[in-house]
Amino acid sequence: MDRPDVKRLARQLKALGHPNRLQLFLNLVEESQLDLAKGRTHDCFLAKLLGGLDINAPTVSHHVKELADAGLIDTERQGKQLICSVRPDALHALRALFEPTGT
Amino acid sequence: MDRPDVKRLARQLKALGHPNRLQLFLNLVEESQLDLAKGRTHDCFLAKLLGGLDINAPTVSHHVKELADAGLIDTERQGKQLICSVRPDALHALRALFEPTGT
DNA sequence: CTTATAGTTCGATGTTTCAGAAACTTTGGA
DNA sequence: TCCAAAGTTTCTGAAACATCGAACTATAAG
Repeated sequence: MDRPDVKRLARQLKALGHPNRLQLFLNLVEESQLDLAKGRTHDCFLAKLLGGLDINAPTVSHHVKELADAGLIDTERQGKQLICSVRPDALHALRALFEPTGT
Repeated sequence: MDRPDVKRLARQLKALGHPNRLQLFLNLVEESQLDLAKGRTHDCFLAKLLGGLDINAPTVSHHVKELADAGLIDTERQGKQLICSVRPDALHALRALFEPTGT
């Protein structure tokens, strides 16, 4: 039943399967929720997401691209900054994967 | 807020971040649910889990150990066979991770 | 005791990934 | 025009992975 998406899902899980990327993603999710709660759009530029992560620019850039390529986040350039946002569909897919009603 | 578990969770996500392992795990989850629905205990020996996966013994063995090391499944030898079962706590943790109430 | 089954362990090999240094690209001012 | 800010690209080396063949272990059945 799952056959076709397994590859896509595995890709997304792999993207999250690295401490720094997972933290980056969780920071973003949290920001999104804060902003959604306030009724604003949920965007966030890179530097804000680092939250204590001890990695430097090139590595961050690499990780962000990884998340984007896996379809977990969207990015959009705005002036000098890169604005990131979580893809709701990806979040849904991940939730569904672990739900009891998974199949 | 998530700091401490991030590493453990990343490890689990990484373990699932490989198509074959993910499929293996999903097969197991499915079996578990079938068995739970029938009110029986949910165990399953390896060969039954392969379901179309085209990998041979040593690789399977490796993947299973990976899942076990990540704390996603339990294994137990029963005669000639290796019995696998999903760890409910791991499943919960993964669900919680993607829930809106994640933090 | 012999054989078959079900996995495991041990290399070997090729691939992928992570991280940082250095140099580059945009963009927004001074 | 010149500079700083925020990322990006390219390269490189170390570490981690995935897969397989061959040899091994343990158990069950004859």
